[in-house]
Amino acid sequence: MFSFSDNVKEIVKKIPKGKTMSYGEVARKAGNKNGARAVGAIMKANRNPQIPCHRVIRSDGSPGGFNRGTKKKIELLKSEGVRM
DNA sequence: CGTATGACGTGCA
DNA sequence: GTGCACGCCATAC
Repeated sequence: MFSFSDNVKEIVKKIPKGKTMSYGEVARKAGNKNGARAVGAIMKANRNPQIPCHRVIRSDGSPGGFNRGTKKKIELLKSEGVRM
């Protein structure tokens, strides 16, 4: 029995390196296509280093937010080859 | 249990 | 292209 939050965590953990997923995409795969906000809420509530939440960005390509600093998130993505 | 808030998404001006 | 407003879901108080 996987809750939406657990599902989202699994999805984000499955994101390959050098790739990014929008909150809406993750929410849709988790079961709630309209749960983009919920995904963000779960991410900030869940501080798991196993979860590359920095690979999750907004659908517009904006970085969104990050517990360690949004700027750091951009740096990580750029370091992985994810640029816009 | 009900209200308020937030790491979103889409639409319109 | 930028900015504002409305709607959705989950969590916190």
